[in-house]
Amino acid sequence: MAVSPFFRSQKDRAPAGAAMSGPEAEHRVVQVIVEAIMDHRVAPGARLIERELAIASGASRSAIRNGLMRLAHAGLVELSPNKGASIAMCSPDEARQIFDARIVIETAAVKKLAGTIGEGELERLRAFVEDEREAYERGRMEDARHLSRRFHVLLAEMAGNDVLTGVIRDLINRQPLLSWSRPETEPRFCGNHAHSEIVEAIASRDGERAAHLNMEHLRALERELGAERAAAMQELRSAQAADGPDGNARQADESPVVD
Amino acid sequence: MAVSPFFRSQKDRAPAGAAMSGPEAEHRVVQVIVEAIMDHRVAPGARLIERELAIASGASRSAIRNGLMRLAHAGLVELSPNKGASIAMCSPDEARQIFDARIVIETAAVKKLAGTIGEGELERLRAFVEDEREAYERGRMEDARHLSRRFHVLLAEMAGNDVLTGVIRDLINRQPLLSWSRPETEPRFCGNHAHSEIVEAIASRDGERAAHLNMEHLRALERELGAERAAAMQELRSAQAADGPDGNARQADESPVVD
DNA sequence: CAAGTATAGATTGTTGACAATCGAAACTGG
DNA sequence: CCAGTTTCGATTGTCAACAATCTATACTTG
Repeated sequence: MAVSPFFRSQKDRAPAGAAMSGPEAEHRVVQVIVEAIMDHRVAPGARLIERELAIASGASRSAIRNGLMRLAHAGLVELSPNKGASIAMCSPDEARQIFDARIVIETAAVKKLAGTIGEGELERLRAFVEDEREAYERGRMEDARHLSRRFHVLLAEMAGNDVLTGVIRDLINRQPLLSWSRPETEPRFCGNHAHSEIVEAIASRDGERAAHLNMEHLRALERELGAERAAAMQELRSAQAADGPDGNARQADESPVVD
Repeated sequence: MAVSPFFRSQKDRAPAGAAMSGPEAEHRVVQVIVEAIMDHRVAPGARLIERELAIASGASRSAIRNGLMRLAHAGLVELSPNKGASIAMCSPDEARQIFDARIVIETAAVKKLAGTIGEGELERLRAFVEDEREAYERGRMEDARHLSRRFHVLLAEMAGNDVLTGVIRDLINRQPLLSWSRPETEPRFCGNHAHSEIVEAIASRDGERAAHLNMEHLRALERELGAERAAAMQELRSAQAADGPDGNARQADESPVVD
């Protein structure tokens, strides 16, 4: 392995003078792995070897271990005893459950929001959607995807229930695990227009409509990711047939990034 | 501290001879602490000292540490850096959020259940409620409280969404933290009649009614716990003047299993 | 040649000791 | 007598080495 998919530049590593210990290191490791998953630099199923991560990040193995445990709690990595950690893989059934759960919780959030939101927060929502649109139109796809996901978290936050907000945040963070193809061809981010419609439905105090729009929006996203997933598996299958009997020659060689 | 509130009998400790290492130890530690919270043997805010737990349980400090991290993620203990772990304390606002979250999720579960439940599962629900009633009438209050909480988890399980079931389970496990008075006077467990009514509403495919009944049931429980909490704080305040050491001579013969 | 098996390398899990940090009691000076 | 400071015990956080376990390769044998 020439370079880790997590820590690519020296800048990412700890500053040469500070050894970076403590919860700071752990938090940074978690952050870096989450970002790598978000940007599809690592594929689900990829093994996460503690010592490699420790060397690459400059942190101790203990910090890595704690970080991996935290990520496992969030559902982003799977820990099997004596076998190590790997990026979590979501079965189609799990994917369905995740979207169903999001619909249940976000529906409640949006309905409540339609009844209680103030003018200031409404303006903040509109500004957010505008930022999304701008990022999209300027071709900053990474930012657009990030903001697009963040939008749903923002809705939950505004609804004022920290418990449910935490659940929503975790579920949204797992989204990159649902389709594990790289979004090169076309950016898979929530349609900006849908977000705008939802905000306007909230603005007109029509909770039912806002909830319905959000649900359809999520269902559409689920279908898209399902199609992507199917395409990726199809591609993988044909690649396996062409490669010969050795199916996982891909992992041994370089980074487990699908490119 | 003469004896730990967690590990009181030698039977609770590791079997003499087997050093009990690995994830087994961690899981057992988690189990034991959860049960102690459930039975109100420890009060919210109580400090959890790693070395004490390690000695009392016979597990290593690392296992204790991992267990505490897991409990912290479940919201049962609070971890503050360099200051250690303590049983979590729920503010009144958090309590409200927990119940609101339960209402949101359980409402969805119950509605779905009313539409899809089969005859076999219905029978299982009825048998469960019957077990509850029996435990209550025979004065097995520990079992009754346990079954009473378990009922709501069962509803979530039957709805078929593991993500939401996990959330519900965590939220219900936090219930003993909401009112931290000892349930000596009268068992605070969900009214059995309410559960029966909910099951019958589900049986008649009336999801709206079942959801409404469950919501009112939860609201009533929230009010009860709130009142208990207020009483406990009042009692605590007056007990501060006169020294009142709690006699923890309470014996729990057999603790219910906690998932 | 195939199938099962021994072996070696790599990786995780655990332990105990050490360093960093915190809280509180004792101490000092005004 | 009180405020501030210092010191000390206790507790958490970190680390590196060791033991247990797994995976994959090479090997033996029918």
